[in-house]
Amino acid sequence: MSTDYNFSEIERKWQKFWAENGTYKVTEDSGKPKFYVLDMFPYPSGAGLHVGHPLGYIASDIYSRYKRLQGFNVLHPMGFDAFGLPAEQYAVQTGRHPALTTDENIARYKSQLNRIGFSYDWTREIRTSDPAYYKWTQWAFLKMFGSWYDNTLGKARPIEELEAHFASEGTSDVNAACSREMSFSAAEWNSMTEKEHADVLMNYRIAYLGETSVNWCPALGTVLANDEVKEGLSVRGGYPVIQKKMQQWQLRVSAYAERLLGDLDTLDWSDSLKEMQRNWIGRSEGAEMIFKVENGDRTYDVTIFTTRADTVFGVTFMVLAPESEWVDRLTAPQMRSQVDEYLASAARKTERERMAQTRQVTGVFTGSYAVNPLTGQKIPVWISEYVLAGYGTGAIMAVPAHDSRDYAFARHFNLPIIPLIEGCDVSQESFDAKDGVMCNSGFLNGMTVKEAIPAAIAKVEEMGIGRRKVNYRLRDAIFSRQRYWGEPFPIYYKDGVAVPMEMSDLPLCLPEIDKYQPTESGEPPLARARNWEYNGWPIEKSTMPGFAGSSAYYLRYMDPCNDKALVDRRKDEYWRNVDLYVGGTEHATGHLIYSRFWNKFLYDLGYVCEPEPFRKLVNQGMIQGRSNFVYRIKGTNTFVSYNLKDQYDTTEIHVDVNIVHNDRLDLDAFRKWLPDFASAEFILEDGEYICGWAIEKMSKSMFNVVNPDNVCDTYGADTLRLYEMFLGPIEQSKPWDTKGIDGVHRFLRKFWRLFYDKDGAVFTDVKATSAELKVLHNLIRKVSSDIEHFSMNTSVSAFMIAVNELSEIKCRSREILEPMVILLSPFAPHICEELWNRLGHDDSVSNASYPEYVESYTVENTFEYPVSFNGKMRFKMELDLGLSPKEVEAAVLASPNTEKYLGGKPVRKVIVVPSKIINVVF
RNA sequence: GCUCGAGUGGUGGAAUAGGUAGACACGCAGGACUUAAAAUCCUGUGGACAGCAAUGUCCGUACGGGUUCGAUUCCCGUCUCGAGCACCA
Repeated sequence: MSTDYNFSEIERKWQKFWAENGTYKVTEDSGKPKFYVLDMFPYPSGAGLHVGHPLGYIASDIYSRYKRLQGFNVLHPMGFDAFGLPAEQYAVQTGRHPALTTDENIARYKSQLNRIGFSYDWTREIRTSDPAYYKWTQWAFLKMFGSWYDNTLGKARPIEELEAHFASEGTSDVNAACSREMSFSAAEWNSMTEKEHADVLMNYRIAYLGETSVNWCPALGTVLANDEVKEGLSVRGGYPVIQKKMQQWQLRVSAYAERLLGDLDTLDWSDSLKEMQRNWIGRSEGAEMIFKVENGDRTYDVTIFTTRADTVFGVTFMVLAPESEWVDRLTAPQMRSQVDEYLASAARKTERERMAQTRQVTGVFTGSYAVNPLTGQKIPVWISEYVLAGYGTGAIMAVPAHDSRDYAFARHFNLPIIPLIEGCDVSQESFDAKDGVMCNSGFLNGMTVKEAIPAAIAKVEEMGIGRRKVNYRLRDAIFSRQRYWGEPFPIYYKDGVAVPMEMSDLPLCLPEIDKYQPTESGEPPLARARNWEYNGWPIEKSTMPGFAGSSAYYLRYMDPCNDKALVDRRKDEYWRNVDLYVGGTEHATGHLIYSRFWNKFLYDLGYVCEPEPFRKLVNQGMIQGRSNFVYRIKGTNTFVSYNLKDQYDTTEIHVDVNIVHNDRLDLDAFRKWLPDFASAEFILEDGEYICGWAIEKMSKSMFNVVNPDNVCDTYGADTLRLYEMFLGPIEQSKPWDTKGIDGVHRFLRKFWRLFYDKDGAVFTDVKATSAELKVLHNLIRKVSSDIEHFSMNTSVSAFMIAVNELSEIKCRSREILEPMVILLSPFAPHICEELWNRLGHDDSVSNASYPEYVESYTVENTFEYPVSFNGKMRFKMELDLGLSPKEVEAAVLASPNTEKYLGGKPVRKVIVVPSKIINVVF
C-alpha cells in the first residue's frame, strides 16, 4: 500500500466505490430527522461546467455531509433543467434534435460533477424534458386552469365551485382575482351559451388565456425578446418590429402578491434578496377614484389610481396610457386622426426604446374633458406613454405641482400647475415629498400631508366615488412561447374554445417535427407536427417557458418515480420543504417568485403541506474569469514579458489561462497552443515570461475558462473543493485565481503526513495528550459553528491551523486522528475515505458520527473571563478556573489590563456574576 | 433617479456581543537539508521613527465629524465601487 498521498488513484477508487455501493442513496426514514439540501439545478449547456459552477454545489455538499454525520437523514439530489433555448437554436441551425444534444450535454455534466465527489443520490435524478417529469408540469397547469382565486378566503379553489356560485347567485358576494370586474345575476349566467360561460370563466382562471402586448416581427413571423430588437428593427434581418396585442397563456401570479410579500418574513433569506422580491412585488397603498369624463354628449366613469389622494385639488389634467381601453371611447371626433397617429408611433416603439427615452415628453390631447370630483373644475384628458397600461387602471389624475413626471408634462404642454403645500416653490421643479401643510385644498387646508391622505380617501368614499386600494407592481406571468423545445400545453380548441385534456391522457408528449423554425405562415414550430390534434380538435401550438419545469422540481425529488402523483402525500409530509437552498441571485425575481407562487397554489389545493418551498436560502457569488495576456511586439512574432512591455510597441493578446501558472507562461505549451505561435520568440525577465492579467467574465473568447477537470487532474478533487471554499465568502463574487491553490494542496499533503511518513503508517493507539485534545476540540467547535454560518473559508483556515499545530506537537494518536478524518470528510471526502479505510474501518466515513465537542478539553485549567466595567466596559483576561469571587476580584484589580483600560481611574468594586461576566464599578 | 450592499497590507481575505486590527493563505526575502533540483522545514514580512540589540514610540481598517475609557464594528455627512429596480402615479 502506497504511503504517498496519491490523489488521483484515491479519488478514482472511492468514486467507483460510492457509485457501486449506493453510499449516498437515501430513503424516507421516520426514525431520523430529515434535512433537505438543494442546489439550483443547472441548464446543461454545450460548453460544459467551468470552475464557477461548482462553487455553490461544493458548499451545499459540505453542508449535506456535515448534517449526515450529525445524524440527519439528508436528501441531496441533483437534476437538469433540460428545456431551453440554446439547444433549440442549435437544432434550428443543424437540424439535430434538441433531445440528442441535451442528452450529450447532461452526460458530460454528470461526469464532471462526479469527478468532484458530490454526495448526490443519483437514483433521484430528474430532467425537466423527460415526459415522465413534464407530465406533472402539465398536470399542475391543468390544475391552475381548473382553479380560481378567492380573495376572501385568500386561497385558490376549484373553478366548479365558482360555477356553482354563479348559477345560484351570479356575481354577488364573489371576491375573486380576475382580469376585469364582472357583474351578472344568476339568471343571466344561466341563460348564457356554453361559449359565453367559457369566456366568463377564463376571466377568473389562475391559468388563463388573455391578451397581452408583445414584440411582434411580422416578417419573421415570431415574437421577439426585447434584446432581439434594436431601434424598432429585428437584430437578425433588420425587419420592423411592432408592439402587438396577442392572445397568450398567463398565470395569475398577481393574485398571490399579498401572500408572496407577507410570507417573506417567515423565510431565512438574505435581506437583500427579500428586498429585491419586495421591490418586484411593489406593494403600494392608495385609492381608486372615479372621474366623470364627457366626450360629446356621452359621459363615462373613468377610474384612476393614486397614492396621493390629498392632492386632488391640484389635479389640472388626466392622462391615459396609449394602450388603455378608454382611449377609443374618450377620443373626440376632431382629434381622432392626431390620436391615431400618436398611438401608431407609440406602438412602433419597443419597451426598450421607451426606457431609453425616459425623459422625453410625448403626448396628445383626446379632445374630451373630465370633471374634478372635488372642485367641479373641467380638466383636459390627455394620452401619454409615461402612463403604463399594465399598472393601476392605466389612467391617472395628474398633479403637476407634486409629481415630477406630471410636472414635466405640464411644462411641455403648457398646462396649469397649482401648488398645494404651504411655502413650496414649484417654479423650477415639482415638490414630490410627502411633507408639509396643505393649502389651496378646501377642507384639507391646514392638515399635514399624512393627515390629508386618509381624510381625502374618507371623503371620496363618503361621496361614493372612490375607495382605499392596494396596488401591486407584480404582473401576471406570460406563459406561452412560440418555441419547440418546451412542454406542450395539454389544451385543445373545440370550436375555438380552450378545453383541458383528460388528466389520464397526460403526458402530452412533444411531437417529432422535421424543422425547428416557425412556419412560413408565422405559426409556432408545433404547427409542423402531423396530427397535432385531440379527439379531432387542434391542440395548442405554443409551449411553456423555461420556468414551468423548474417551479416545482424540488417536490419531484421527494418522489421522482411516482406515476400516480406529483409527490406521494406521505413522502411530502416527511421531506416537507427545502431546508437549505443554494443558488445565484439572478433568479431573485424569476424562478424564486414563480416557485413560491406554484408551491402556494399546490398548498391551497392540498397537494403539498408547506406554504413555502425554501426555508433558508444562500446566494453564492459568481466566479469571474481571470484572463492572462501576452504582449507581441508589433510586426514580429516576439513576445515581451509584462514588466518590459513599455519599452516596445506591443499588442495585447489573450492567452489561454490553462498554459499559465501563477502568471508565468509555459513557453513550450504556448508554442504548441496555436500554429501562429510555433516559432514564437520571447524576451524574458529573470528567465521567465510574466503575463498581464485582467478580471473579465469567464468565457471561451477570453481564453479564461478553467475546466474543473483540469484542476482535478493537477491537484485532485479534494484540493479543488477546499480551494473553492478557501477563495472567500460564498456570497461574494470573486475572480478565479489559481494563486494560492498550491497552499491548499500543501495542506492536504500535510494532513496526509499526520498518518504516513515515507516509512509508512505513523498513527498509534497511544493516548491523546491534553494539548492534542485541546487542538481537536477547539477545531470541532470552530468548524461546526463556521459550517452552520456557511463560513466555509474560515473553517478551512481552522483546519490549517489545527494540522500545523498537530504536526508541530507530533500527534500520533488515533484518538485525535480519527475524529480529524471525520471532521474533514465533508470538505475533502476522498482523502478522508481512504484514511478512514486505512485506519481499519469497513464502512464509509459518511456513516460515521460527528465528534462531540467537549468544552473542558479546550479550557484546560484556565478560562477567559470577559470583564465588564460598569456594565459597559469589558475586556478579556485569562484566569485560573476554580477561583472564588474574592480571588477573581483580586486578580482583576491586579491585572495590568485593569490599569491599561481604566487609565488610572480607581476601581471601587468588582462584581462577579454567574454568567462569568465580571462587572467592575469605578 | 430610487433601493440594498461593500470599501482593511503587495494579493485573496480574518476579527461570531464595541475590547491586543491584519488570523489563515498566496507572494516576496533570507536560511536549513541536497552535488543539484523537486519536495519538505524554519525565520521575517502594514507604514514611519529611534536603537548594535532584544525592543520601544507614533501612525494606520475610503474620507470628515460624533457617541464611548475604548470604534474595522454603532450614529451623521461625503466620496468610490458593486448589485437590483427604473416613467409603478
